Amino acid sequence: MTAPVPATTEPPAPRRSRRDSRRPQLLDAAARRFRRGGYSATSMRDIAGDAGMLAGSMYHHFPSKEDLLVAVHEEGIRRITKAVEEALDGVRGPWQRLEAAAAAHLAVLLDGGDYAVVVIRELPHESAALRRTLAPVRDAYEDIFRRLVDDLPLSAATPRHHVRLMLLGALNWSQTWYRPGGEAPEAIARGFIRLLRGEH
Amino acid sequence: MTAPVPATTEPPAPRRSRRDSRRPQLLDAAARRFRRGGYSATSMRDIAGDAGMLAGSMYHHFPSKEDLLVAVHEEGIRRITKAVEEALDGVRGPWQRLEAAAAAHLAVLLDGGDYAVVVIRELPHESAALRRTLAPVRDAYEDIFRRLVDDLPLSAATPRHHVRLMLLGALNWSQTWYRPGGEAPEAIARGFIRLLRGEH
DNA sequence: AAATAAACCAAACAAATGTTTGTTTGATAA
DNA sequence: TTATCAAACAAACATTTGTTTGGTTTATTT
Repeated sequence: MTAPVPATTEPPAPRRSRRDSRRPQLLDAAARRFRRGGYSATSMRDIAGDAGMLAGSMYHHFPSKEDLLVAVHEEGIRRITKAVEEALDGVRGPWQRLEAAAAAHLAVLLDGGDYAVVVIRELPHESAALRRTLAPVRDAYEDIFRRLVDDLPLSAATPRHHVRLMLLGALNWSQTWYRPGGEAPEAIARGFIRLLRGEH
Repeated sequence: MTAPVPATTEPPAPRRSRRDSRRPQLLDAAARRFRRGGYSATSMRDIAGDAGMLAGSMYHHFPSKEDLLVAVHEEGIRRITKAVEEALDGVRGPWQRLEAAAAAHLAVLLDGGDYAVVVIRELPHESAALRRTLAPVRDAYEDIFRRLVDDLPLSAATPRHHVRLMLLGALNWSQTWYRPGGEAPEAIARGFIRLLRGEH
């Protein structure tokens, strides 16, 4: 059980070449199932089957079903954060920046695959431990929008948190009514921002 | 299996006086559990236990778990519809009416018990049959807001569906961040409407 | 008081659940 | 070649799931 005596020369770069090569596949399958059926209604056999293996084999890649959800969450947050930050790059003007962020957020949420949807919809009321793990990551993401709203030229009487909550709520809720082929995410985001700016 | 021969005199008002007296209790328990844990993660034994009976005994009141969810949905829609219609009663002015409806919607959703939350959050992606049953009722409710938005004095260039989707999205999403003791539902609704009106 | 029927219990049912175990496979490294 | 090790299988594990069955209590009606 004790650690082996370290060699004088480095154990030179473990070099486990194709290690865990099917992990992305499993994660994809999990994200798809979690999105379509929800976490509780999805079984390990469902996911394993989609990835072409048996349920037990998954435990070589993930120690539990909860860990799968956590991994999907983290990947989802990673993707949506990256998309928003890239969309903000080089954009100037506070309203333009907010609109760019909103459009990117929507694009990932509506046309960007299953991960982001799971992040948004599957707030884990299941386990308190899970919530403690995931809440900070979500909060960090929402801080991006907090800053963007802070930079808006609003009258001092306008409560900024209303602006943020209203916009993010409208954006996040869109996955319940959006159907592919309808209005494009960018158009929806532009429309929402226009309403917020009071242009009507 | 054939229906009994109808008597010449009415089978005079079945008069089952206190029949199904514990149905409300069961429904309450189900709504609470569905809200807190979600439909799939809630077991029949959970609900039965909360109502002080065994799981099997529930089948004298509801033929299946799905029927329980349907019943909770219907009761939730009934309550929220009633609250909004009562709030609209006597209110004049298109913006005032929209704000009154939004405030009532929020009040039921945030402080009005478990039924409405289940209606809003637990869109049944589980069963297609379930969805067909519940979707029309939800649509009928949203029509109230559709009409209210149609009555607003907006420039012809303003897409009305953006207004409706943005407001309802913001309202419905509020249950994810609202904590009792914070800003009152009426204040939140007023703030959102003010933003929509462009007063800032 | 007798009869009827609703409400409930106690126990079981088959199926599905997340997870564990022991073993086999196939590629890589010594 | 031989040893190693990740990856997967096959099978079982103990629980939990929604639901059914048959009998017993309880309340209402005749």
